[in-house]
Formats: sequence, C-alpha cells, structure tokens
Amino acid sequence: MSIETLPLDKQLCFALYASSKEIAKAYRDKLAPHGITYPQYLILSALWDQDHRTVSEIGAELQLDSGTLTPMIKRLEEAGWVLRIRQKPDERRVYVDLTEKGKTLKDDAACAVAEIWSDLNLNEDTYHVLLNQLHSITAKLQKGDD
Amino acid sequence: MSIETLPLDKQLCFALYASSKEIAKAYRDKLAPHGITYPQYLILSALWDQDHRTVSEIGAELQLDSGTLTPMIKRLEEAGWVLRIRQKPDERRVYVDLTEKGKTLKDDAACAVAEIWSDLNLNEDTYHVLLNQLHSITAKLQKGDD
DNA sequence: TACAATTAAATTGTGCACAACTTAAAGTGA
DNA sequence: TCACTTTAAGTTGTGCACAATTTAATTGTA
Repeated sequence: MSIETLPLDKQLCFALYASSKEIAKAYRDKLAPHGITYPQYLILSALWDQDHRTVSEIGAELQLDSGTLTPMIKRLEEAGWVLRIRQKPDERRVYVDLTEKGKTLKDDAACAVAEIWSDLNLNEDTYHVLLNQLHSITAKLQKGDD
Repeated sequence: MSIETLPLDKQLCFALYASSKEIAKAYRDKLAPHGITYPQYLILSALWDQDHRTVSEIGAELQLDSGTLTPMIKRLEEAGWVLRIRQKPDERRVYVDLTEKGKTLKDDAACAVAEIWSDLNLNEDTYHVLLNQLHSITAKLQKGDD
C-alpha cells in the first residue's frame, strides 16, 4: 500500500486534518459564548485536571511551546480565568493558577460541549478504539522526534 | 459515558488535536526541504488529484475559505508551483493551474513523506478503520453545521 | 434596460503555532 | 567565587485559519 500517492480523500493525514478542524470548529462555536477559544479551553482543561502548573508543564501536556502559550495565558489572565505567578525559589518559572472564575468555568464548558458528543453519538467501543489508536500515532511520532 | 468531564488524555478532541499536530509536524519536517508547507502540500495534493480548479473548489475539498486560500495560493504562485488565472466567461473565478514544476513536485513530495508512514507501520485494517471513522466524524460535524 | 441581489475572491483584523532568537535566572565546575 | 552553561519564559517574524467586511463581477427581476 503506497499511501503517499493516494488521492487526498484516501490519505489519513488529510482525514486527521479535516476531522480535527471540524472538532475544533464545533468546540469553538460552543465555547465562544463563554468567552474562550478552543485552544484556551485545552489550556484550562489541563489546569482543571491539575491546577498550579508552570508554563512548561502545560506545554508538555499540550505539546505547545512558550512562544504559543505565553500570549495565550496572558490573554486568559486578562480575562480573569487564571493568574500568572512568578515565585521563589526559581523565578524563571511562571505558575498558572485558576481563579475562582476559572474554576467555575469547568462545568459551564462541559455543558457547552456536551451536545457535540451526544450529536456524534459514537458508541463506546468506537470511542476507545479511536482514542487509543490516535494516542498510539501521537506517541510514535513524538518518539520519532528524538 | 460523560466525555466532557474526562481528563484531557481521555478526551477524543484532544487526541485528535495532538495526533493531527504531530502528523502536521512530521509532514512539515519532510516537506520543508522541498520548499513547501504542509497546508500548501494539501492544496497541491488537491491539484495533483485534479488540476485547473477554482479557489472555491479547492476550498470545498479542503474546507478552507478564500481568506485562508488566497494568500497561500499567491505564495504558491510566487514560488512557481502554480499559476492563478482569471478568465472569461466569469471573471470572478480564479483558476489555479499547476506549473510543470508543480506537477513534478508530486513524486518528490510522495518520496519525502513515505518514511512517515513506513515508520508508523500501521496495518492496513487499522488504517482503513481510522480513515472511515474520521471521515464519518467529519461528515457528521459538517452536516451539523447547517 | 436598470437596479437589486447574489456570488467569487480579496482584504482586514485577530488568535494560534512554530522557528529562531533574547532575556533573566539558576546550575555547574574550576 | 566567578565564568560559563543550561534552563524557563518571553519576544520577533512568518504562515495559517477564521470572522467580518469589501470589491468586483454576474445573475435575477421588474
């Protein structure tokens, strides 16, 4: 099987591109009334999972660098969702803490995006197969980075 | 199953985001020596599949609007991969035609990205399951747009 | 035929995402 | 202790991606 010469609609790279775009759009539409973007939602999700994390820790989870994260986190701070805290004993590190407002957004956001998944109506097996396969691809590609 | 409240690593939206980012990175690394970006590769792929298409047609296939495509196609033209042709009987339409240079890039690009897939080593069943599921998700979400 | 409505692409402004580079702080070794 | 190296975040420049708007061409209607 020679993947690279297939038409676009048979190429998995494009299927990934297209589906992630559509998911991003669906999330964007649901999250916009709450005042956050989808990538911001991902940052906040990482913090909802574990609050008080450095830029690098968030970056490690999301595979985003500080070039991307710093402006985003600054905007999240300006909007009142998080605080950026530089503190001893290592002042190079900036910790990102959820505000009360940021903590309460978790449930609102969850409700906002729930409809996407109920509409998609994936059965649980399919969901987990996809999840595991995509994680496997991600891991293999990241391993290939070194 | 309440997807929206799961930690990030159990959320399919993030798995899609992460895997498509990693694929994009892998492609970017392989295509950069040939002088094109991954999104440009997708445009060219659409043209390799069918040359002489309008901006809208390319946009329909890639689900990208002219706001995104116009600057990209202009850069592809500047680099000599395509020509932009506005012609009768409808001068609103701009056709995008591959140059000879653009046509010959197809094989070079295919060779460049082949290693990604051989390294990933997906078996054919897995490949097609993923492809079909992702297309299904994309289609359902696009249908929900209306 | 004239004008309103629609269409195709282009422009403008904003938010990512990345590579390369910079700044400041911390770590290391002589 | 000090010079050098490494680390964490921040900045700069570029290329997307999208929403809103504009421009120009075409179509539809009275």
